[in-house]
Amino acid sequence: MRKLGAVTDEYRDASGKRLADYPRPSVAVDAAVLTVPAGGPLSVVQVRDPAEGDWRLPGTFVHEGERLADAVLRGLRDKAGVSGLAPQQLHVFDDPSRDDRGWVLSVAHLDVVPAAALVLDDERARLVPIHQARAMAHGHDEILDFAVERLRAAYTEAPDPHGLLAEPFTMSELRRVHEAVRGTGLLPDTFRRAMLPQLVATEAKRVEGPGKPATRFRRRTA
Amino acid sequence: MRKLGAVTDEYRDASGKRLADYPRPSVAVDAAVLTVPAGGPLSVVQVRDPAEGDWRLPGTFVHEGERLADAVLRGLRDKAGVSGLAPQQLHVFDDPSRDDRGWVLSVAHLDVVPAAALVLDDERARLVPIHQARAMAHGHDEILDFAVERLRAAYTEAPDPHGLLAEPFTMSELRRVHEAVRGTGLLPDTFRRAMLPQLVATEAKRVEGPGKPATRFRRRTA
DNA sequence: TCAATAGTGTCTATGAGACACTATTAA
DNA sequence: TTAATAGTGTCTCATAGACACTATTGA
Repeated sequence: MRKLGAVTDEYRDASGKRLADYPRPSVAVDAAVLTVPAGGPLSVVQVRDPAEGDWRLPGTFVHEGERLADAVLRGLRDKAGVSGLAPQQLHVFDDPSRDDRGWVLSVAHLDVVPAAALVLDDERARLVPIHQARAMAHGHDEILDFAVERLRAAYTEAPDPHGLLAEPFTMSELRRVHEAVRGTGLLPDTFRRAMLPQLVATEAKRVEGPGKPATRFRRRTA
Repeated sequence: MRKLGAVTDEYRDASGKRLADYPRPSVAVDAAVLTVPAGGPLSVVQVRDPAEGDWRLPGTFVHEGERLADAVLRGLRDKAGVSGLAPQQLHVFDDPSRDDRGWVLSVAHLDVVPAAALVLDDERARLVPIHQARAMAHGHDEILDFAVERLRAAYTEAPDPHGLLAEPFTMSELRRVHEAVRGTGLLPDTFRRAMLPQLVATEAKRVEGPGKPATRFRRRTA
């Protein structure tokens, strides 16, 4: 049984060269880990670069035979103390002069993590609102732009598709998360009507301070 | 001046290893080149694999310091005699056991080429309707699915965003291209009303056989 | 009672879909 | 005139947006 991910010696191409004879790029993964803290704005995880001292997105080089998503999760764990969830690919940045360490392809990822599940190592990592996370090195601003755009697209149709909120939740809680992701306000009645068909009401009500008790909902699993 | 794309010897990471000391994957690019022949269905370029003899999507390995899109264009030229245009990235396929030649990342691309500009080497390449291009090896069916989905999304809003049709064109010609991309029919009046604001009429009319002369349009450059 | 939050009724403007109609040409 | 294609008028239905209203609680 061949070791997965190993480069075999048997294969030769039309010109008789082995796969291993060709130059190969280093492949990095960089991740924008996004979350919405309770009542807060859309925020991203940054790590401090040990050499430069500035803040940027966490990333790492892919190990032999490793899946890209696994490399992302390993990088988050090692560099930020964060347990990531389900990284999704955004784009490959392939400018040969992008990284002054050499020929590096960087595969940008988005990972969305509920604030409740987001524990990070304060020594090396921090959580900042996306608007305060600009001017990062290595084109990381662009990765963040990709990630925010992708996330906003996902949150225009479905109720909390990435599970930022623990179920069951009230309509107001849901709306506030969507407002944080979008960065703008939403009309309560229009939002409610758009989301209701995709939710199921539970028996539980939230009773907290004054005001009519709010129905708690779960996402409809269709 | 450092050679672009070269791996420098100076950089060392936290454990003192050089970038070049880490194992690196081979990186391939595979492309779904889509077009709509005059009056025909949405079609894709396939090449015959020299070793296996079966038909698949054209692809190649990335050369040192080369942009991914340039690698795609080179691969199309060398393997199919096709002059590609503007490859756009779709997805990175990273299953370590995906390619039995070793550890290979494959970056899937979409390139849309007008049928009029598509010349291919009949010895090695062919153009087939997308529904007859299935059961390809190396997961190329999945790449084709990604490409078709991306193309269809682009053609739901804008008139011929990839320029499959030479300007100026009549509304019927435009609609037939959109129908070919979508794979289903479109109501002429609804389609016309959706596209008109994004087009500018020219003075030229098409007079060809019976029927009212058709206005020729150009895409509005806004 | 009041303040606060949840939830509904309903009007309006917009636009997709559908169908019937008019317009202009070649043969 | 007829066949063929281009293009328009207009009705209907669904829906987003907006605003006002009712509902249910704690203090």
